[in-house]
Amino acid sequence: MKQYILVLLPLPLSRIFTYEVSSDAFHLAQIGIRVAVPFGKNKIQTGIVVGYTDDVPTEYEVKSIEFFLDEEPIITIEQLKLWKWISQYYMCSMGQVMKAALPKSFLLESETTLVLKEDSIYSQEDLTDNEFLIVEALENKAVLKIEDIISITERKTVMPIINNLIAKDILTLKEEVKERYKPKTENFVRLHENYANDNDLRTLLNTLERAPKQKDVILALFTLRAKYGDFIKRSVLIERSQSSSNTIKALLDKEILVQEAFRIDRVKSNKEKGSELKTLNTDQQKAIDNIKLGFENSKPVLLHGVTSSGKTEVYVRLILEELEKGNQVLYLLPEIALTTQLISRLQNYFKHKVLVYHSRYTTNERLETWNHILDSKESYVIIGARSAVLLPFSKLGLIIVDEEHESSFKQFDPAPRYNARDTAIVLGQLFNSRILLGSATPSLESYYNVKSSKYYLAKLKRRFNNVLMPEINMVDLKQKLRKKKMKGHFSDTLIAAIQECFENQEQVILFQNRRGYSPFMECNTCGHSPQCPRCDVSLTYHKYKGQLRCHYCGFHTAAPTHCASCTSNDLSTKGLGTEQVEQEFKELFPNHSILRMDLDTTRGKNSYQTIINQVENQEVDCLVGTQMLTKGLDFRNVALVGVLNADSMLNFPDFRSHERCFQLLTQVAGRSGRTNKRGKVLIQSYSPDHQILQQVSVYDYHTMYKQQVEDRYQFKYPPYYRMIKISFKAKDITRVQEAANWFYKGLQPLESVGQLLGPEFPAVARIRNQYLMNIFLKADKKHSIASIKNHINKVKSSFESIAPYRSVRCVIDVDPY
DNA sequence: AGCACGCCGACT
DNA sequence: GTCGGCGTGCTC
Repeated sequence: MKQYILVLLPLPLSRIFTYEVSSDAFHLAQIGIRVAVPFGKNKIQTGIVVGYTDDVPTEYEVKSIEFFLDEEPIITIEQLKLWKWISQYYMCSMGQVMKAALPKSFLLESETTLVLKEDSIYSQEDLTDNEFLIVEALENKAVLKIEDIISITERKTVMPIINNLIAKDILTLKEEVKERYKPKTENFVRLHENYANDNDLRTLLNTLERAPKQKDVILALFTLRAKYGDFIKRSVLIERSQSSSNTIKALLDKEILVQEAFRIDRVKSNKEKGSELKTLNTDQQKAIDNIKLGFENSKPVLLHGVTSSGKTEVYVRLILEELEKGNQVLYLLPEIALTTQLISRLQNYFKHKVLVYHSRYTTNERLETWNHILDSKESYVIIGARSAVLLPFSKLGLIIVDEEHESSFKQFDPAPRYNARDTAIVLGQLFNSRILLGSATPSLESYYNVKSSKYYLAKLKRRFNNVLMPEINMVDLKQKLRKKKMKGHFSDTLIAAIQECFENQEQVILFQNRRGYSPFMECNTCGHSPQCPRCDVSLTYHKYKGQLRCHYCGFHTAAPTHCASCTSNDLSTKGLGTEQVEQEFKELFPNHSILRMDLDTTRGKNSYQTIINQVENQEVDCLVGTQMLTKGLDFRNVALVGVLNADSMLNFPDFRSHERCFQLLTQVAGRSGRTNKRGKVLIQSYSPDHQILQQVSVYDYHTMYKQQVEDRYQFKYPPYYRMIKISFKAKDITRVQEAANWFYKGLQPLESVGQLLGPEFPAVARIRNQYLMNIFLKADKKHSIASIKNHINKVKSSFESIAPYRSVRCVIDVDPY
């Protein structure tokens, strides 16, 4: 008898696959178990058991599973429910969600290898040159991978040759499943049983008289043994005895020591002692009471707390309460805010109950974290970035989404294009958990949800210790230019303010939301400006590296000395980037140090942390950077924040640009004056009277909200309308246009649900030699989103069956950023 | 997606 | 002829 199971595979296919299992093994096939299954020609894939079926499929031959990978489910039922929601809402396959959710170490794949057939007979004459090379290589090395064959034969298509050899009965293919997860182990040593009693020991020490190094090791072992027990970490022993691993090896060879490898936990912190909680001020206490009121009404709560108001302390209290109840807590943060300071601060409060999950962790570490959460005997607070919403929670009591407005919660490129904040709400509903969103500058969407009573609002209006909000002033660049008060990109006002700071031994932050030296290079004779050969953008000049770089595809060349078009050497730079700010600063303040923090200076693994440490220890006087500065930084001694040019943020062609500008400026302003003294902020702009800048300067979130939301309503944008972006990408420009137009026609019935825009080229119409086109659908919320998506899916599947459009990639992005 | 197969044009 | 490019179909 055979039984049939339904298996989900980590692929962008909407189907679920049926496999057979023998009846006696069927009880092992619990939902949520991983199985290794044959898939396609001869590959083995990892799938998850998601259900059973009694219908014996007849249209195709069902394959049997290879083997089970788990004894207990590693995926929970709730996860499968959430995956389903994500795949429906964000219009992707469940397999894509699975792929995003599982640490890669969970996904075994097979690799095709070649082996010589036993007793194969062949003569050299029967073989072509390439075939001979392969056979020869196999005689030296028993197993070869396909990529080995590619390098041996120096050919790209290699399968025909291999197939010939198989036909000649000389070799066979094997599928090797490679285990991805390796537990971390550490070597421990102990004394051999032969030296259990004192007598033997004495003789041993005597015999080692002529090997003083070895004797040292044994003596060190005795002292360590008193403290740690029989097994001593090899590395500790080496260090204590001042010996080398050779000495240990000699002792192992002589069977005086015995070595054993033990599994080590990569991720569990072993902090035992916690630190004292800070006493909450009355504002914070009130906020907590308010938050709980919202929780009692089972509504998500939005905590609107100004920068430096002590939101984290509020979170800490709520987290502790949940942990004491034995519940799990998920604390979501934007990737960049997950600094070591924050994590160790939380570890101090919650001791070993903290688990961390983000992209800088290796896949093996993530797998271990996954297993800790799965094994729900202990309760943890999980601090993580976006993908942490996909972990296997079981008794989730509280979800906190900090910096809720951050666009990085939305995944961009591979599907699932999900928003972790919105997914967290759904996750919370699955578990009936409490949900808290926090921000100093809430997204319009969330605030709108407060206004429409979907969310509950709690506020923190004052900074901790009652420090006043920084004083924000505008500097009119037009006027300063006219009056010749500019030195480079610094106005006299900004220079004087920086000077004053330095006189008071205080630090300065300068904000310019563009990296490189300047975003253009221009020929003064003919006006030519170097463009990226693969993208429709001008190249950014990076003076430090002497390069022109494309910020879209990474293309770079040496910076030219002559114009490529007219050979004139009269070249100039246009626009401002962080490198230039850094250089001008050095010229203006030769006696003061400056550090730059942008994508270019934070590439290395620890470089970000190093910069933060240097600023914190006041080793530098000034920090210049891009929007990286706006997140999770808490410097005590910064008294001034200077924004060199606010205009570029205002004029960005996007319906969220004003909201984003408000958020960025408010957040960066919040870096100023965080302890006792009131901080200062200077914003330089050509349009200082712009409503957004005015609203930033007086911290008027409400007016900003009201005006923006009005615009959104008028132009049919979120939060009033749902947006779905359908984009097309192809090498051939007319092909993209045709494809997008075809799709547009198919969508036209949807014009009645709101507005259908496009197809249109985006601001950057070509990236990496691929042309892009977009269609935007804005749907009134009163229409059923499910039937709208249904229609789009239908159009998409007929689109995909049209041969000429097969070279056009079509991507659907729900709630795009 | 990832892969094999098959057709076709560009070389030795 | 042989090699690699690219379009097509399929995955239980």
